[in-house]
Amino acid sequence: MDATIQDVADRADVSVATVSRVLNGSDRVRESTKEEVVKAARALGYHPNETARNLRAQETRMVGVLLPNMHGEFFAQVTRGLDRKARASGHHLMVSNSHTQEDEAKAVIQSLLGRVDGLILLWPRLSHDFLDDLVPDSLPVVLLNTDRSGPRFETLAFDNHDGAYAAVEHLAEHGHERVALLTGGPQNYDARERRSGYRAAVSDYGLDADPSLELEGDFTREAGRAAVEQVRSLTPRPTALFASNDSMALGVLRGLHEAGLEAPDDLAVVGFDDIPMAHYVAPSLTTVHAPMQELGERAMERLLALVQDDASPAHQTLHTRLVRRESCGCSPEP
Amino acid sequence: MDATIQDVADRADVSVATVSRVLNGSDRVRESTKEEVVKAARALGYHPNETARNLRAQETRMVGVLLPNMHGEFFAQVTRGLDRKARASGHHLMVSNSHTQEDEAKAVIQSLLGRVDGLILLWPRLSHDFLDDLVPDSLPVVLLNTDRSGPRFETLAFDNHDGAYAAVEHLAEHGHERVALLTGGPQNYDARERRSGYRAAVSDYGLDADPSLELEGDFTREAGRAAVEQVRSLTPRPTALFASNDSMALGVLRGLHEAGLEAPDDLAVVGFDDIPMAHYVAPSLTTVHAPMQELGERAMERLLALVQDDASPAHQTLHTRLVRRESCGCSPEP
DNA sequence: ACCCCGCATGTAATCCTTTACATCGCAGAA
DNA sequence: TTCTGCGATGTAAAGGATTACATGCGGGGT
Repeated sequence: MDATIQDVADRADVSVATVSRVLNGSDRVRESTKEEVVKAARALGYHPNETARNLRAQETRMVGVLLPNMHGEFFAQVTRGLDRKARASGHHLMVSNSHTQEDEAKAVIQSLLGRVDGLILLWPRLSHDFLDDLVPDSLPVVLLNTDRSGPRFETLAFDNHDGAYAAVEHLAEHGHERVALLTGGPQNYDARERRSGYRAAVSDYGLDADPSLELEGDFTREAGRAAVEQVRSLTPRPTALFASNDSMALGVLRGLHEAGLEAPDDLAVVGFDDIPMAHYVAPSLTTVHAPMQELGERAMERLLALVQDDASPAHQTLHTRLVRRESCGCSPEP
Repeated sequence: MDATIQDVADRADVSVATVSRVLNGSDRVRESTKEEVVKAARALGYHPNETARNLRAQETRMVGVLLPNMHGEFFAQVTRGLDRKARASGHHLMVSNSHTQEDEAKAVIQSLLGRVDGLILLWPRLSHDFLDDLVPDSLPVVLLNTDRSGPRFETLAFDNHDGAYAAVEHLAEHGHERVALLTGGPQNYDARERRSGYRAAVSDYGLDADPSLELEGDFTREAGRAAVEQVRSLTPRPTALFASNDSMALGVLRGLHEAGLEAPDDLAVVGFDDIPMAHYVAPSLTTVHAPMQELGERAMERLLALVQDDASPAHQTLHTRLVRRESCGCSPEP
């Protein structure tokens, strides 16, 4: 249906090779021929068939991206970073995000396998073995926010431990002694790291190390909201809470509101991620800033390096920093 | 590098045709041969080269998706809907979202052109002429939230007018007579439609039709926050505000908080979209629910219909409905 | 004993582009 | 005049999979 390079060649009365030359590298081709070809191509509305091109070139200039089901704003930020870098170097993103089950994800990866030049996976409870026999050696992979181990895959993660430490440290400096933790589930890598930061700070600052202060969450707003009830039932009641991500922290703020309470007076709250919304709630959320867009950008940079140069896989950490706003009891930064 | 079908054929001591038959339709092939082939494929870690397959099949099973730069949660919801439907029928999403300029978008579409079976564009200030000479006739296109006109492209939009009307109607029923509007800019399709719904309700309910009540916004949170100042300077001061989207409405709530005011007592607020966050702010946001995920699902359904059957382009509207929460003065629905 | 049919499998064309190599023609040198 | 060299262009081979058509073989019917 669509015009092929042959059609253009016929119309311009030249060979396909000449057309290709004109449209691509423009080797030495006579100026008049060149014009003739361009005119023909335009007249036919010719666009090269990228599939054929890819087949020939043995690369697709496409990158597969797998993100988990949740994380609305987080997801958007990371994708933005990925897209920017990808576009800057003429690559495309094949995104899939609505999977929860491992076998679903497996199917998606399978179907991506012959199509992409590389893979970026954000998948906090990923097991390496799982990937090992799924992905061929020749395909570069960057893993986000997951265990760093194994020399085969590049990894990139936030500095979860230090970020969480700083959050709890800050609450300690506000004078809180009973600081609750709302976790993100035992299987999630980010959640485990953040918990370890929490525990370190609790220990270093001599805070109350009561295990019942560690409440189990799952990174959803609803978990945050529900946690308020649990917090209120603890005795003595904690005066502060560190939520392992902002979604849950926002849920906590909501839960407090429903109970007729308010942060920071009834409960100081600190989150993690610094999603854009953290600015805009009332009270604004003190949180650990995780550079999400940068995560996306760096991931893409590294992947493309692996694809092109065959640089070898490395393991990087992105620094986080505490942003003081209202929910911890500070007056917000300018 | 990777094994090809020929390698598998050699190893299994059969022809490529047989390998292909085994791996796909599994025509009638002798059981023993079948096993032999499967064994060989597994041993070599063979995955068919999708590019070659696509070339042969004359379809890529990929859909291009262009979304604007903004709209964090909105974007995530729509993408989710798209992804679900796409996956269900074995298609993939090529997403691009970080463009603001028209020529940037043009470049992206160009580069998508030979790669995808269809295109979905969410691009509220899109001109049809622009697309007409960019996209070949043979490529199915679905346009989201934009002008419905022209027989060439399918369109799909929310029922903006009625939604906005219902929002203002509801504020009128609360007894408000001076209701401000925070627009989304003059060029944006959604924004214009919502404004027309606002105006219709203002007129039907005999509300104050003062043009200075229409404040210009741009769908960002920051615009919402900034609008609070303007609202306060109006005399007489409006008692309610309809924001053309939730992001701005949340910005307004934040702005009120900073001014030591609160919804709904100082200003009743209603938004549009019902992003997940609308539930979770305090006070929770009364808003017009726009089925974002359904938008994505329907768009993909329609596009695939166009790709496969060549059904002809239609124009659909998705219904919206008002969700009563706290920011308008209601007690929230269960 | 011969033919025909159908099953299992192989051969080769096709999808469209890029590009190494071949060819052609012309100008300048001997 | 004939040869050489080079610039412009053409020819054809990849690239990997699918599939229409061809082939070969064995069994059943007459």
